[in-house]
Amino acid sequence: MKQHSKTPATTKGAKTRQKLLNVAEEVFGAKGYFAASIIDITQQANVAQGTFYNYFESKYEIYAELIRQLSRDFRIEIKQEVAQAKSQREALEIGIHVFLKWVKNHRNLYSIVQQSVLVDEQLYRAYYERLAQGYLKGLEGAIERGEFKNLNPETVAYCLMGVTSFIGMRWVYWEDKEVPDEVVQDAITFIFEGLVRQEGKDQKGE
Amino acid sequence: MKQHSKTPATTKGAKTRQKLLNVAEEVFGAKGYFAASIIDITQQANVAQGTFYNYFESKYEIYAELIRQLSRDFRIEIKQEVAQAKSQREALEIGIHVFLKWVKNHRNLYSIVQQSVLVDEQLYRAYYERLAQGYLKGLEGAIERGEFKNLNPETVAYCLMGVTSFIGMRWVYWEDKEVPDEVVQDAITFIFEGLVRQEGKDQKGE
Amino acid sequence: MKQHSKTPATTKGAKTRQKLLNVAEEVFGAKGYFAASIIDITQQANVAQGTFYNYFESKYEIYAELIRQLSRDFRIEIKQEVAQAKSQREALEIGIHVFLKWVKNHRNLYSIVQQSVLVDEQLYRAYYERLAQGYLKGLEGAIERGEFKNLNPETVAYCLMGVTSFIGMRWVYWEDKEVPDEVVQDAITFIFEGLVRQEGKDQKGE
Amino acid sequence: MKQHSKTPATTKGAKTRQKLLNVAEEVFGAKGYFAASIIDITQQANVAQGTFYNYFESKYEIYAELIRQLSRDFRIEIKQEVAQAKSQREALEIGIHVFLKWVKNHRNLYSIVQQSVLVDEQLYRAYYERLAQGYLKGLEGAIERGEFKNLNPETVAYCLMGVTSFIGMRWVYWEDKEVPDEVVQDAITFIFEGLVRQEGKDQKGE
DNA sequence: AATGAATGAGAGTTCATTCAT
DNA sequence: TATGAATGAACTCTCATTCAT
Repeated sequence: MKQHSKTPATTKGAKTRQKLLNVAEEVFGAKGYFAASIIDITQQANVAQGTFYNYFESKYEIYAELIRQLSRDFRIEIKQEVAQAKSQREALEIGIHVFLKWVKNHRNLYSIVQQSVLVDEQLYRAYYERLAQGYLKGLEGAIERGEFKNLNPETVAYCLMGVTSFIGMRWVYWEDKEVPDEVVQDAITFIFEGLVRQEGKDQKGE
Repeated sequence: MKQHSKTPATTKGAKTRQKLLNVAEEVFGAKGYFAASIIDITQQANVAQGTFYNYFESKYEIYAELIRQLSRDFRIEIKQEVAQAKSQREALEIGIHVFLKWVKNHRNLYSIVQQSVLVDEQLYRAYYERLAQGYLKGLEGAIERGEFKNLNPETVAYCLMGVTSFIGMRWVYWEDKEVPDEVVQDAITFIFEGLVRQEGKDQKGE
Repeated sequence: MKQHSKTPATTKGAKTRQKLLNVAEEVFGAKGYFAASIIDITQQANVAQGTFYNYFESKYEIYAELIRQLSRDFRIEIKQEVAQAKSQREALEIGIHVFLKWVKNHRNLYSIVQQSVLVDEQLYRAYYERLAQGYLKGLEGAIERGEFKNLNPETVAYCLMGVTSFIGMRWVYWEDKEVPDEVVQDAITFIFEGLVRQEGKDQKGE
Repeated sequence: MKQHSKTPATTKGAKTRQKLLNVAEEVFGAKGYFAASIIDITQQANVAQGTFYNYFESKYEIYAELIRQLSRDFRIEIKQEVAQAKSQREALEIGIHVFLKWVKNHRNLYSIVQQSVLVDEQLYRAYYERLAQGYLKGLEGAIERGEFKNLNPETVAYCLMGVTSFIGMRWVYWEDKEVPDEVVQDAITFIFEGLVRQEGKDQKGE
C-alpha cells in the first residue's frame, strides 16, 4: 500500500507524528477542516510549523490519514463485538449499540468523517461504501435463511446507516449525551418491525 | 426577523441580486462553500466584485439566504403534495417520492445543505429540526389512531430522514440517477414493515 | 497573442501596473530573480502585496513580461537605426554601436536577460534565436553580393552575438562605463578583418 | 588561501565529501542553483542532511568549490593540449577544439558556470577574467611577432571567449550535440580572417 | 563520522472586504 | 447602482541550517 505520509525513523519521530495526529483530531473536530490551520495544529502540539511537514505532506494528508485510521479502528471493533451474535438480528442490534457508543467516545472523529463531504467527496463515499460492504454478507445470509424479508441488501444497508447516522447525530452529536434507551429501543423496533401497527400483535404501551 | 441581506431598491437591483443568488447556487454546489470564492460568483454573474456587497453583507449571508430559500421552497412543495393523502402511510410515501424527485432536480441545493455542517452547524441543525417538526403532527395522529406503532415520534422522524437522506445520497447524489423503483419500494417496505420476516404474511419474491 | 498578464481596465490601473513593471526592472536587476521577492517589489512601489496579483499572475509572469518588452523595444530600435546603412558592413557596425549604447542605458534589463538562463531556459533561448533571426537576411544578401565571405550565416550570427555580448559584459556591465572607442574599433576590425595580419595591407599602429 | 570547506579527517570522510560534490554537480546542472535544495543533494547521495554540513559550510560553499574545481581542471587541460602548438594561430585553434569538446563532456559544469551570474557575480567575473588572463601572453607574443594584427589583446580575448561561448551554447548546450565540423571551420575562419571577403583570395565555395 | 528531528524565517499566493469614483 | 482598484491578513508550504544523539 502506498505510504501517504512520511514515516519517522526514530521513536522520537514517531512520538511527534502521533502527537500531531492527536492534536489534529481535536482541531479538525472543533474547527472543521477549512477553518483549521496548520498553525493551529503545530502550536497546540508545541512544535514548529516546519516540523509538521516532516511527517505529513499537506494538510489534506493528515486529514486523510485520520479518516483512514478511524475507519479501520471502527470496523475492527464492530467485527469483534458482533462475532458472538447468534442471529443476524442480534448482530445488527449489537452493531447499533457499538456504533452509538463509539460515536459518543469519538465525537471529533465522527465530525471529521462528516466533513469529508466537502474536503474530498471520494473519501466520504469510500467510507460509506466500505461500511455498506460490511453489512452485505450478513444480510444476504439472513434473507436466505428466511430470517429477514427479501429486500435488496444494499438498499437495506443504506437504510440502516441512515437510521443510525441520524440518531447518532441528533442525540450524541448535537446534545453530547448518550442516546436514551427508549430511543434506541424505538429505533430498533422501527428497523426490525417497521412503523405500521400489526394486527394480532401486542403493541408496546397498550 | 432580522433582514440579513440588503434589499434592492430598484427592479434592476432586484434582478442583479437574483442573478447573484442563481450563480451562487451553482458555484457553491459545484465547488463547495470554502473552495468557492466571491470572485467566482461575480465573474460568472458578470458583475464587479463590489456589486456583490451591495446585495449581501458577506459570503456567509448569501449562503444562508440560499439555504433559507431552499428550506422554504421544499417544505411548501411537500405540504402541497402531501395534502391529498388519505392515510398517514400514504402521506409518508408521497413525501418520500417528492423528496427524491426534488433532490434529483436540485442536486446543487442538496449539496449546499450538506455543506452547512461545516459552514455553520446551527444552520444545519435548524434545517433538520424544522423538517422533523413537519413530521411530528402527522405521526402523532397516526399513532393515536392506531395506524402506526406507539414509538417516540421524534425518533421516528429522524429514522425517516436518515433513510431518505442516505438513499438520496447513494443513488441520486453519487450516481446522478433517479432512484430505481425497486429501491424505493424496498425502502418503503423497510420503513413500514421492518426487516424481519413475518410469519403468516406473504413475502415478496416467494 | 495570449495575454499573459491581467490587463487593467482603468488608467489608474494601467499606471499601477506600469509602476510595478518599472520597479520590477530595478529590483530584478539589482537582486536577481531569485533573491528578489514580491514584497521587495510591492514595497518599493508603495502598494499592498495583493495589488501585485491584480496585474500579474505570478512572479514569473512579470519577469517574462519584462523580457518581452525589452526584446521588442530593442529590436525595434535596432531596425530603425540600421535602416539607413549603405552596406551590410555599415549595418553591422551601426548595430554594434546601438547595442552597446543600449546596454549602457538598460543595465538592468541586460542583466535580466542573462538571468533567464536560470529562470526559464526557453525564454533565454527564444531571445537569442530571435536576435539571430534578425541577422540572417542581411548576412545572406551580403554573401551573395560577395561583400562577405561564404560562411554559414547562422554561425556568423552567433559569432557576432558572442563578440558584442562579451564586450558589453566586460566594459559596460562590469565596469559600468561606455566601451572605450579603441575597444569598439578593435572589435570591429576583429569582426571584419579577423585576427591574422594580412600581407600587403597597412596595419594599424605600424 | 582561505579554506572554504571543512576538510575531512578520515578516508571515509573524504569519500563522503567527494560523493556530495559529484551529486551536487548533477543536481546543480539539472535544476539550477536556486531550484536545487540541500535535500536533493543529500538524498541523491544517500546521506543524512546533517552530514552535508560536516563537509560544507553552506549551499554556496559547495557551489563555489565546484566552480573552483572546474576552472582549475579546465585550464590545466587547455594548457597541456596547447603546449605543442607551433604558432599562436594553431594554439588558438587547439584551444577552441578543446573547449568545445570539454563543454560537450561537462554540460553540467558549463551550466553551473553560467549560473554564477546570478549566484555570485564575483565568481562569474573571476572565472572569465582568469580565462582572459590565459590568452593575453600568447596574443601579445603573436602581435609582436607580426603573426596577429595589432589589436588590444584584452579586447581580442573577450572576442574569442564570446565566439566560443556562443557557439558552444548554441550547438552543444542547446542541442546536446557536437558542434558540426563546418560550424567550427567557419568560426575559425571568422576569427582569423574576418567576415569581409578579401580581393585576390580564393574563397571557399567558389 | 553520521544521523535525522527540529527549527523558524520567509516565500508566493489567495481572497473577503473596503472604498473612491 | 455599479465599478474595479486596493488592501492586508492569513494561509500553506519550503528549506537552509542547527543540534542532540
